[in-house]
Amino acid sequence: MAVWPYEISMEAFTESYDLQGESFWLNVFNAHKDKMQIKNPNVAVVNLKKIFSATFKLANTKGFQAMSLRDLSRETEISMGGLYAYIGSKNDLASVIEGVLRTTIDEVIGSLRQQNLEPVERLRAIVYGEIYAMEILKPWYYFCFMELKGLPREQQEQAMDLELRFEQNVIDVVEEGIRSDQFACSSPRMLAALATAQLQQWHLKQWKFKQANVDTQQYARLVFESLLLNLHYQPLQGRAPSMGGHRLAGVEQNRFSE
Amino acid sequence: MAVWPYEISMEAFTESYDLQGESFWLNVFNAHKDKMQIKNPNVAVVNLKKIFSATFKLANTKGFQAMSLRDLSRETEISMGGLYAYIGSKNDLASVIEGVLRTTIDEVIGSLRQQNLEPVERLRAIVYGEIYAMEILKPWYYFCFMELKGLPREQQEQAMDLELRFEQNVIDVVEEGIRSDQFACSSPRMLAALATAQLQQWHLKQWKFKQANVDTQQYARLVFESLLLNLHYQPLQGRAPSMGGHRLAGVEQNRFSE
DNA sequence: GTCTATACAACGATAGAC
DNA sequence: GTCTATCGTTGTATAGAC
Repeated sequence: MAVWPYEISMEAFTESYDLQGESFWLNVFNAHKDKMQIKNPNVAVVNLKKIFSATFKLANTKGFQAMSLRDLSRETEISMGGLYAYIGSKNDLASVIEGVLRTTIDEVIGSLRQQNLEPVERLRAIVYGEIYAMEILKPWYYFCFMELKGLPREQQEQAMDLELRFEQNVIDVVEEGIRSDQFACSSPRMLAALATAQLQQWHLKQWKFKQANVDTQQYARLVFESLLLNLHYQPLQGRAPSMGGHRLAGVEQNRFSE
Repeated sequence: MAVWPYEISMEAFTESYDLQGESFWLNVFNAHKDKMQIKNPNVAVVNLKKIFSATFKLANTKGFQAMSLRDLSRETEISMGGLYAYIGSKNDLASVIEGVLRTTIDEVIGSLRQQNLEPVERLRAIVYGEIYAMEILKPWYYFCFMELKGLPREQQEQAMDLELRFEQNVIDVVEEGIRSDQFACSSPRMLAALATAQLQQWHLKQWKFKQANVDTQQYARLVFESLLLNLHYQPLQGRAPSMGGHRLAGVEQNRFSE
């Protein structure tokens, strides 16, 4: 398996971004401590983890509206009264989840923008980065996708805005590649939308990829190489070619276990 | 605008399949008349239309679980008691919607299988057919996608099964094209999954395509031509080339209004 | 076939003891 | 900081008049 910059491993990504460690949960705590009565971070984080993961378990199988706080109380082993020391209300809980995820993604996306890479490699970083973030925060992504329409209008708009900003990142890279004659594409905007559809599939259709035995990195590569095809990518002369640069090479490298 | 078989219009599709006329609603009536107390089809169909479209309006904005039957009663202008002459229960209503859509899609998919066309044209018929069906039944598709996890496990499995059967159609065409040297693809299965992701986007992200001013046929063409690129499609010698057969031609023909 | 009136279970949320 | 007990509301569903 090739390594960065020709292939990006999940490990390389995990080292760069903390999306699951203690500092991540301290962020969650700080993000909405004004809505909680608990002041001790050490106590709070333990129960926040319980509450969030139980919410994902219940809401992502039966739906957030169908999940009652009594369900949540049972699953977390925290009493009804106890729960209300950590959440302002049931709707608040959903809002907080969306807010935390959006802030987190926003940071990842923003940092990917600043990387000073060739178009092809920046595109790769965007695609792989988004898939790896999705893999780590899968229940968060799925929850926000499915429950977005139950949230306040303002949050719905912010979420759509974030999605468009992600796509703008893709568009910018594509247009840079067009200027340097590596890419050709008549509608970068629609290509970005089509790619987003494929990326989101990673959390939307987990059953399908599990059944097909496709892992995270394989999926990222699939989407990325399909993107290069749509961009009619031709590597510049006089450089080491990237993987997937040649159409036939892309075909050969892309075999799965079926 | 080119016509069949080089391009398929929405009108051509609508003439072949009745997915919205009176006979469609009679099918809906027959499909679950055992759950209704109303025996007169003429009376029933009028109110069924009201109930279903109100359900889509409410459930597709706030969610099915968040929609109360009092909401539904207000929106349809049918009393609570009256509603129960048409539905067995609230959950029943969701189940019926899923069942009707699944049966309908199943018929469309089945009939597309039997068309005796060249691989490229059968692939085109599948892609355009699915998008056009989606356009007509958009609220149904969206409802079923978003509310599936609230339905009985058996229905969830049938829905996943239908999706895999659709993809199998794509896989079969692709493999036929590979045998006749028109296509090249290392994993037809994953390609079909990636294409499905893009197709479903048509009902999942309506706001995005409205914003980008992309219409139904344009979107179908986008997905189709991206598919041909991924298949490294080369038309056989000695025939009239299909649209999208040449890479550069595909690029040129694919401009949008932005 | 459609309505009004009502049953009663379950919900989110809070008060107050510990 | 966590619990139990309970409030008021809203939900689905039905009975019975018309």
